[in-house]
Amino acid sequence: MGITKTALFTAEQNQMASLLKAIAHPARIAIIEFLLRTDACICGDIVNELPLAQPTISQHLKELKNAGLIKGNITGNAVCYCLEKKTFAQLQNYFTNFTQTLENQDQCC
Amino acid sequence: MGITKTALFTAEQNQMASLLKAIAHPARIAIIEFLLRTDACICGDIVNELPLAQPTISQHLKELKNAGLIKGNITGNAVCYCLEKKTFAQLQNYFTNFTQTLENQDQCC
DNA sequence: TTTATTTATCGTAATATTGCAATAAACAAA
DNA sequence: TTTGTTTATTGCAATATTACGATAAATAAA
Repeated sequence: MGITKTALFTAEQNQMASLLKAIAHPARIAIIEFLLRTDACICGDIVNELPLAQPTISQHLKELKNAGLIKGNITGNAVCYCLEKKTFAQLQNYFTNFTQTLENQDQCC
Repeated sequence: MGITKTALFTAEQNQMASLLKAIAHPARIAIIEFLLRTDACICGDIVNELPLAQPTISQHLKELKNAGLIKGNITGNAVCYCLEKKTFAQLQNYFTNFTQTLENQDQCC
């Protein structure tokens, strides 16, 4: 169908799924990694950095923003984007919990 | 287009994108969380646990396996699935690196 | 062998995503 | 105001994903 049955799962599961889905694209990962290594918040430089058209990048930025992974700051006619610390902390916690639980698990395979 | 231009990004970015995409679905998150808390490796019990049809779950398990997130072990006519530790360690490292770098970053917003 | 049980695959309809040209909107500079 | 610069939105074609009925494949049990 192409439609995910969100009603069948917990709010936490749906929330984590859409958070991860927002990152799960090479262009959006490239944007995030760029924002991480530029330290200062770069805006339209992302368009120059990535080999995609400006509307495409604008769309990806919107998705990242909707997911709470980045935030934007309007300065004149430019927009300054940067990473949302809290959301990345949440992701780190999620996967840290996984590895810690897996540490002492009886696996069959 | 619906087609992601993988050729434009690094192998690492594409690999991380497909790994995250494999998790980024509530049903697959539910499967992973179930495998985490059952400790022992449950097989067809996943079908009973989740409110989805058996072919749908089989398809999700296949995606998780292809992504290297789980592995399966055939025992009689049943299959035993469990989580792949190394892949989750890789995910934890990825996000830990993010939060550590963000820790001392000059943000604009 | 026959019948049940368990899991995988195929086919397909419904829906979602991706990318971009065209264009709009918002502000800066002249 | 006019012109340039920067970012967002709209519309659409191409492709991908999701869910499941039907069915197959593989083994277990009777």
